[in-house]
Amino acid sequence: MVKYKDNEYRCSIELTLKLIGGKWKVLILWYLGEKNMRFGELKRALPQITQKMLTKQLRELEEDGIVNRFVHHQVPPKVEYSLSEMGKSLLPILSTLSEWGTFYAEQAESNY
Amino acid sequence: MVKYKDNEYRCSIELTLKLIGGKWKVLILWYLGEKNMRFGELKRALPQITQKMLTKQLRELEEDGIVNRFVHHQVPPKVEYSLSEMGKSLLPILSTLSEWGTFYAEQAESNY
DNA sequence: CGGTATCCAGTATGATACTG
DNA sequence: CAGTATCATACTGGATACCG
Repeated sequence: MVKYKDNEYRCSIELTLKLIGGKWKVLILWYLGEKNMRFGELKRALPQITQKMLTKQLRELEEDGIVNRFVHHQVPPKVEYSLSEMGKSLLPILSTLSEWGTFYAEQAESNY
Repeated sequence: MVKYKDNEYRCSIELTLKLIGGKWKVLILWYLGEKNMRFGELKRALPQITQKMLTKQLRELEEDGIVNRFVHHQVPPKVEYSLSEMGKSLLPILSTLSEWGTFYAEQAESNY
C-alpha cells in the first residue's frame, strides 16, 4: 500500500502508472529527455495536442516533481520545461516499456 | 508509430500502457505471476473489485494474449487463469515499475 | 461458480474562444 | 507566447439484478 497526495494505491506500480499515464505524458517526457523545450516548441512537436491538454499535463508533471518549469520574466513570455532528476530517472524505464511494446506489436502482428 | 487493433499509437510505450493500464490489471498480473488462479480465487484476492470489472479486465488481458483462460467443462464450472508467455515477459517490467514507484513515494514523502 | 445485462456517475479529453 | 475559461463528449469504472 502506497500513499501519495490523499490517494491510496494498492501497489506502487499503480502510483507509477498514475504519474505517467496521462494521454500525452510519455511523449512529453520523451521529448524533454532529449532537450529542454519551451511551451510552443512542445506544442509544435505534438501537433495533435490542444493547448489545454499540454498545459494540464505539464502542470501535473510539474506538481508531481517530474518536470521543472522555468519562467523567464520578459515580453513576450518565455517558459522553459526540463526534466527534474526524478524525471530523468524515468527515462530508462520508458525505454524498457518502449522495447516491450515494440516486441509485443511484432508478435501480435505475426499472429494474424 | 505502432498499430494494434485499429488503434494507432504514437509510440510503443502508449501501447504498453494501454495493455496494462486498466485499473486492476497490474494486480491481476501480479497474482497470476505467483500461481494460476480460478475466477473466484482472484475475486477473493481483490476484495474491492466487482464481478463485472474482474470479468472485463480478464477478458481484455485474454484478448490481448497476456493471460490464458482455461475452462474445465464440469458442474459446477471451473475457470482457470494463467499468464501466457507474453504475460510472463511483463513480470520483470512490473518489478521495475514497482521499484521506481516505491523510490518515488519515499522521495516525495521526505520532501514534506 | 462464473458469469451477463442495464443503468449511471465521475473523470479524462477535446473544441473553441478569449487574454496579460 | 503561453496561457484560461467554458462547454461538450467519450471513456472508465461501479451498483445492482439476473442467468446457465
